[in-house]
Amino acid sequence: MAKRNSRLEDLREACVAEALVIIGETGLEQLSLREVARRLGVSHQAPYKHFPSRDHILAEVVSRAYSAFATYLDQRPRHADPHADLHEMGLAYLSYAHDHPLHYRLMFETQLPNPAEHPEMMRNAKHAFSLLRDAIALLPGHPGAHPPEMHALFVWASLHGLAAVMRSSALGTLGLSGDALQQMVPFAMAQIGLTLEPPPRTDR
Amino acid sequence: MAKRNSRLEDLREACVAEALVIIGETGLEQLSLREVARRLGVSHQAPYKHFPSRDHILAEVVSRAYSAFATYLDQRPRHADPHADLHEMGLAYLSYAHDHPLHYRLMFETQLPNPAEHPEMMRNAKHAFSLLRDAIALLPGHPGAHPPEMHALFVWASLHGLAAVMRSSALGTLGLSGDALQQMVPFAMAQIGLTLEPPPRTDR
DNA sequence: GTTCATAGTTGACACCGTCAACTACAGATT
DNA sequence: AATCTGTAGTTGACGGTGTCAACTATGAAC
Repeated sequence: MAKRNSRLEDLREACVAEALVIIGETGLEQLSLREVARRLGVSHQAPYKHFPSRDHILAEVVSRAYSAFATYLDQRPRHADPHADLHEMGLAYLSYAHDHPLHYRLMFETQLPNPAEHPEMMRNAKHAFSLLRDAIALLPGHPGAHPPEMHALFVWASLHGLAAVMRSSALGTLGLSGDALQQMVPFAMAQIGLTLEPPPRTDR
Repeated sequence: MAKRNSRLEDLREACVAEALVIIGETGLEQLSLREVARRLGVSHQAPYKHFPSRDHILAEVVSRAYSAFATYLDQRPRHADPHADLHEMGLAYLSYAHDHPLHYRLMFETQLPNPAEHPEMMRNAKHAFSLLRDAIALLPGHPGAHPPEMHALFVWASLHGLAAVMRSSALGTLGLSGDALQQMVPFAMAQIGLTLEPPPRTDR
């Protein structure tokens, strides 16, 4: 196979790594294959020997972002109680979006013309989602009413929407106070929790 | 002022309209000022007499998308009951995202380097959000617990996340059934409704 | 030793956004 | 009326981009 190269251990790996650095430094919009090649001291066509097109290099970066996200979710503190565990996962989701805005943008704000053409990336995205679905599937109560996928999709969508709104300039744009921002995460978690369990005893 | 032009009533308007057409035909990524100019039979620099940069033309398009969205929300069927009214608004939000994916992408998936530099666009975005906030402010019950902005932001985020997830290829990607898709909207509306009211009496 | 696939290079092409200098023309000033 | 002036539009250039095509070097297989 001889994947090894003399100067660069593996140009393919180096390209992916450098692309991530560029995105982190100057933003997703500024990423260009020529800049990647330039930084690696290699000709502007060299990356094309490893990726058929620009989109494929981007898809590789996004794919790894999903993978890292799934790993993060998987390594969160575990709780025996399914509800507490799910709550922990929700917090992990939001804190990841907050602490790794670069990865978050890569996953959810990257416009790829044709995601279906990048199956590896989709596999990783699916895996991240499955962590949430499986956690929800462990919840007791109303088991037959709706499939856990549906609950999971709603929670996913709510978390995603919340993270997106908070990440954007929406808060400033919409004229919300700073207090609202700080209170938003626990508030939203409580609201989402409401939708997962009929409050056990209060009987309302 | 003499804003009138002989051949084109107003090149500025024509540019905005043509930009929207291009985005609709070939996607947001394919929009270029040179293509706009080309289609209008005008030199590639003509648009720059009306917009300082490409971002400003895009911001104008996005601004009008927000405006159209707010108009749509404002013209939805009204209900006397605040809860029913809010439910109607949620449906209007989702149906708009479904029926006008172009506008939706413009509003929530367009990456503008510096939104703060486009105050008119932000005003329109703020107005659209205020419709939701005001509808929520009319809700009876737990008035002092949290400000209506917080409820509104959560609902907004959930709707937005749901629309984004459904709009994307996520459903196919995540291996969800078609049934789940059809049931998702009423299900999500019910879940969101849960967070806004202790279930009233089921009678309605 | 020859063959051959592959990684990398060089060069070109058509796009893009934008800067600068130019032309054409409508109004206002004198 | 003649001149000035500001503005819309044009032309041309520059550096940037993705990508196609043709070339070179190298190392393994026969």
